[in-house]
Amino acid sequence: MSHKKDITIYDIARELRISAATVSRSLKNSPVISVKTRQMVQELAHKKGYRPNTVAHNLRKQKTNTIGMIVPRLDSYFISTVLAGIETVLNPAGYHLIISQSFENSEKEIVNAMTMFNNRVDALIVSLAADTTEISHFEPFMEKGVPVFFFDRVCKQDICQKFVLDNYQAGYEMTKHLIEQQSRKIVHITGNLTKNVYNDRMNGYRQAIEDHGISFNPAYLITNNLSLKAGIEAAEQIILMKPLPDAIFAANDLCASACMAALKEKGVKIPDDIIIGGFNNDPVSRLVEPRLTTVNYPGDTMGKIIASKLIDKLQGKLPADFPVTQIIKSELVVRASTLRKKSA
Amino acid sequence: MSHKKDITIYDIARELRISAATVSRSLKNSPVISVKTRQMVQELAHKKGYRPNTVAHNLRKQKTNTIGMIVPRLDSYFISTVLAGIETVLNPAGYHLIISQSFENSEKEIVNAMTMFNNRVDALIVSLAADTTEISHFEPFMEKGVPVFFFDRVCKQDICQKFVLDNYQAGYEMTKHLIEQQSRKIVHITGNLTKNVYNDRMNGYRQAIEDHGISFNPAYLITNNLSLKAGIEAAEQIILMKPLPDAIFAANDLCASACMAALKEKGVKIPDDIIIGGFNNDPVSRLVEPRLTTVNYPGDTMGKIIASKLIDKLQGKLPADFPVTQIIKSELVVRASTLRKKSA
DNA sequence: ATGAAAGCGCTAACAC
DNA sequence: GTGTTAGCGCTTTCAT
Repeated sequence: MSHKKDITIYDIARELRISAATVSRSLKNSPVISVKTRQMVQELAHKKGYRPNTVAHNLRKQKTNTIGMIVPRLDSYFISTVLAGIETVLNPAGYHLIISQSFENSEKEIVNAMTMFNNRVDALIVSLAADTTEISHFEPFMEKGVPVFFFDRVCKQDICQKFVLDNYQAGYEMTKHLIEQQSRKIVHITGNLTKNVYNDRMNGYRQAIEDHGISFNPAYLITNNLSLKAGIEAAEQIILMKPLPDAIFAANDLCASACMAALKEKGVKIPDDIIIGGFNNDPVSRLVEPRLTTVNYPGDTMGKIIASKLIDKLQGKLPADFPVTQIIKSELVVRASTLRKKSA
Repeated sequence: MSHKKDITIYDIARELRISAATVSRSLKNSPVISVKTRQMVQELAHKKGYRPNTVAHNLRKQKTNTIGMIVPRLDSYFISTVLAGIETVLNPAGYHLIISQSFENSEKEIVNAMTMFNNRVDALIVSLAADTTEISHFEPFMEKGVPVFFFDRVCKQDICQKFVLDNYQAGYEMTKHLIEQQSRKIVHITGNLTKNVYNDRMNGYRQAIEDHGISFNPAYLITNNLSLKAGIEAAEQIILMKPLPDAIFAANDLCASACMAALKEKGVKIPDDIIIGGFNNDPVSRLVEPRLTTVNYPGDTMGKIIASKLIDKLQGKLPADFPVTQIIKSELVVRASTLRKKSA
C-alpha cells in the first residue's frame, strides 16, 4: 500500500501558480489578500486534504500552544477532575495539553520535565511526586521565562505560582468535628509528610486536638501510601491498640473506606465504636456504608482557576502583584460515618 | 527580568570554532567524530545548559516519537490503568504520549484527532466516544500510513487494529452465574448500545438467559449512562417492578454499587432479595457492602499489549497476518453480592 | 574527522 | 495584493 504524502503550502502554490506566502496568508484568511484568491486557495486546500504542519508552525513561531502537565498519577479521582477543569478552559483558548505521569517517582518526574522542555511547551502545570524534595529540574523553564504553575502538591519555595487547598484549615475542621462528636482518641492516617498536602492536614489535626486539651500521641499517627491495601493494614494496626481509639481521620477517601471496611469485618461498629472521616469527596465516599464524612476537594473548580490564570499569564495579563499562593476553599461534608447516635 | 535564550548547536559551534554539523554529531555520540571533539562538545553543551530542540528535530526527521491518545474521559479506573500500562512500555522505547479527552463527545473527538494529525503524531490510540458512529476523522491517518489502534470502544469496521475484551463471553458468564444462584428475573443495566462493549455484554446476557429457558423481557433492560446518579435512578425504577426482580447485572461497578446502595436504603436485602453483579473490578467493588461480584477487566495488561504491538508496527515488525482483532481475556470475580445463602 | 549546504514546512519583513 | 527571501534548529548528503 502506497501512502499519501502530506500536502504542503508549496503544493498548493505550484498548482495555483502563486507564491507560498500568498497561500499561507490565504489560509489564515488575511485581509491583505483578495477575497478571490483566498477562496481559491481555501477551496483547493480543502479539496486536496491539506493539513497544516503544526511542527513547522511551532518551529517558526517559537511557540507551541501546548501546555505540559506532570502529575503523580492519572488514576486519582481528584487529578482527573482537575484535568477536566483545565481542559474545558484551555482548549477553547487554543491550547492543548500534553500529560505525563511521574508515578510518584522523582526521577521519572525529572525525565518528564526535560522532555516537556525539549518539546518547548509554552507552560508547565505540575503536581509533585511523593518523593520530590528539590525542584531544580524546573529551573530551565524559569530561566527562560516559561511559566511553571504548581497545584495541590507544591514546593516550599515561593518561586512559582501555586494553587492549593486550605489543607491546614480542612484538617483542623475535620478534627474539630470528630472531637465535637465526643472523640478524644483520634488516629490520623496520613501520607508522605514531606508533601505539603499531608503535612498541612496533619498540622491542622494536631492544632485542633491541642486546642481541645488533647495531647498529641505519636502512636496515633499512621503514615503509609494511603492506598486501599494501606487502609486495610492500618485497620489491623488500629484494632490492636488498647484502648481502642474512638475516631479516625484518614487523609484520603480510598484509604478511609478500606480501613472502615476492614474494621467492620473485625466486628468494630461504625460509627458507634469508632467514627471515621476521609478526604477528597471521592465517589466512593457516597457508596460505602455508612456514608463517609469527607472534605470536598473541588478539583474541577481548581482546574478552571489554574487554567484561566495561566492564560492570563501567557498573555501578560496577570497582575504583577498577583499572590504567589492561591488558596482554594474546601468544605467539610458531614455524613453518617462520623455521626454518633446521641442516645448512646 | 530578562530571560535566557535557548542555546542552539550554533552557539556551541561558534564558541568551539567548529561546524554545527560536528556539534550535532558529537551530541549523538557519533563514532565518526574524534573522541576528543565529542568530549569537548558534550562538556560545553552541558556547561551552557544546552537542550535539544525537539520541535526542530521532529520537523527535520519527519517523525515525532509521539503517540497520540484519545479517550472518552480520564476519570475512569479502567482507562487510567490502561494508560499506565501503555506508558510503562512506550516510555522506555523512547516514545511519549499526548493524551486528550473527547468527553464522550464525537465533535470533540474529531477536533482532537485533527490536532493530533497536525501535530504529526507517529501513531494514534483511540477509545471511541459514546456517540461516535462513523470514523472518517481517522482516514487522514490511514491514508498516510499512520497506525491507528482502537481499544475497548472500537469501531465496527475491520480497517485498523483493535483490542477488546471478550465482552460477550463475560456478559454470558456473569448472567449464567446469576442464574445458577437461582435467579430468573434478571435486570440488565447497560450503557449506550451503539458501543460494542455494552452491546456485546447485553448479547451475552440475552443468550445466557435464553439458554436457560428464560425469555427476554424488555422491561428488564435499563439503558442509561452508568453513572453513580444513574445507578440510584435505576434502583428507583427497579423497586417499582412487580414482581421484584431477583438479580441485577450492571455494566459497570460504579453504577452497580450506587444501585445496590440505593436499594438497601429502601429496605431491599442484598443478596437475599436481589443479587447484584457489576463490571470492571473497580476498587469500589471491594469496598461496598456486600462486596461486589464483578468482571476483572485487566487494563494494565491490555495497555502493555497495545503498546508493544504498536512498537512492533512502527518498526515494521508486526506480521502481515496479525489478526485485526485481539481479544484479551477477562474473568468473573465472584464476591458476596451474588452469593445467595443456600439455607434459604 | 570535519565542513558546507540544502531542506524539513511555515511565517514575516521587506520589496514592488 | 502578491512575491522574494531569510530563517526557526536540526540532520544528513556530499565533498574534502
